[in-house]
Amino acid sequence: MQYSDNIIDALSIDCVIFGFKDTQLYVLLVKHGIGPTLGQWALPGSWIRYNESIDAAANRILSSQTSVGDIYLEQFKTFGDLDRFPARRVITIAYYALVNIEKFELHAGPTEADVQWFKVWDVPTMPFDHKTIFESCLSFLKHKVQHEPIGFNLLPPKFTLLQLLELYEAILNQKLDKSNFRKKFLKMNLLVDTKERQQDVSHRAATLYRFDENIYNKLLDKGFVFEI
Amino acid sequence: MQYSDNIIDALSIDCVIFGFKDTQLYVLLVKHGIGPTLGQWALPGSWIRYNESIDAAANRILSSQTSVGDIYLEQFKTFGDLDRFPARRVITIAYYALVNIEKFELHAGPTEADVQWFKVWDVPTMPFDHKTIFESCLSFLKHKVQHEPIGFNLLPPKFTLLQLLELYEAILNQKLDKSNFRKKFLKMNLLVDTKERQQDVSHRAATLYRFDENIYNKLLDKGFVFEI
DNA sequence: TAACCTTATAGTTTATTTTACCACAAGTAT
DNA sequence: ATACTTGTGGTAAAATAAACTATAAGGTTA
Repeated sequence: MQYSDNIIDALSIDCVIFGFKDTQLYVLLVKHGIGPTLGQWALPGSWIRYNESIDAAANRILSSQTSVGDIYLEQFKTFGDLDRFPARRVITIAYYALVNIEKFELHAGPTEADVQWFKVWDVPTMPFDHKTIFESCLSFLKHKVQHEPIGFNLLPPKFTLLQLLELYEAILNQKLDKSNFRKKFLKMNLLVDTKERQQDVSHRAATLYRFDENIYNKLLDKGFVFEI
Repeated sequence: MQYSDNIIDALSIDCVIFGFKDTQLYVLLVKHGIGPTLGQWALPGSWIRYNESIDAAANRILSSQTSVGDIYLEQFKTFGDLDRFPARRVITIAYYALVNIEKFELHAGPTEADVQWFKVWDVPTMPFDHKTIFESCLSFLKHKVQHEPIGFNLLPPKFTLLQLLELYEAILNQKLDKSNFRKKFLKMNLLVDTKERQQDVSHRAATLYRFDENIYNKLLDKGFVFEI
């Protein structure tokens, strides 16, 4: 075993970390600083240790790229084709994270040369099956945001309805009607009016809203189903 | 390594195999014939071999319980809590299958004492985290059948609209309006009228329909989205 | 300061879909 | 022949979604 003795050498974790800024959806990639894939951009990943759950392992990887905790992170899919990893048989469990890009301070880990955000429609070639994992994850996200209120994790805690609209447009890759989008969201009673306004904008300031997990859970109990 | 040398000993596969018959949804369980869990009912599972992909491994497990091929099988989720397996650290990849219960000839594998269908609302206690996996899978299926036309895999190739209705009622665990259900499905143009009728029923015979994968794919290309 | 941007926000109107029923058809059983 | 069961087509009302219009609320600029 070439890396460490207390890892499961047939199993790794890879993370697709999404961020959003100015109408653009981004994914975080790391540039490998050692090994045969040196210099290549890839999904952040690592081995799973014997004494940590797979969720814990995914969280550890996320923490190693940033200083912010409490991030939306969920398992996505496991990839286990025979030839996906060249050196030996390795199966990888893919996770995806949704982060507020503003609060996300990047720092490369010890084996990484660089960390950078890439627009999701313009990612570089990646080693192994990372491109497959990423694309599969992006289409998964596209589906997911329409059925569960998770998009907020990509925005600041307080956001405007236009930001939310632009987020959905970025993920779904299509234009949406502003007025109808507002109505649909407000009608759900999922968003809380913070009574605050946008600052420093050169036009009429919009109301800031926030998403409240508790309200969502109460709605769920009443049989509410989130749909966009 | 206690079982074999050419397996990955930290990784297993478990299958949740669903079947449907007479308004009831079933799950297939095996009774362990050896080892510390002897006599207990559990999800069919096995180790992954070094020279097979995880999809191939799942198919192998499925084949070992039956003689029918070409079965709907999909990866569902990976479970990797620290204490999920008592003897040592084992992470399991859960798959789920949808089968036509009529064509499914059961036979217990070499290490199994028995194989049996259980009603999903009445499953026995199971070892490890199999109950968690099963319940998580059932709610996943509930969600999935509403967004993808996969339910047909649980029915015979030719089926009536009432059978389809009852299937959905069983999975969603709720009553549906017969007339509206018919209309919704027929309007999709997803079902092909076989021009055949039910045989040997003591009432007006219903039309038999079949699901055509090719038609579905063509509809998909045109932007069709399956929704129940 | 008034005209003019830009974005926010509140309708309105029309089309479409869903829901809750109803009525009759087509068979079998008595 | 009549009753009973399930199949099948339809309608009317209600709810939703889509397309579009109008006006408000700022800041910017001539």
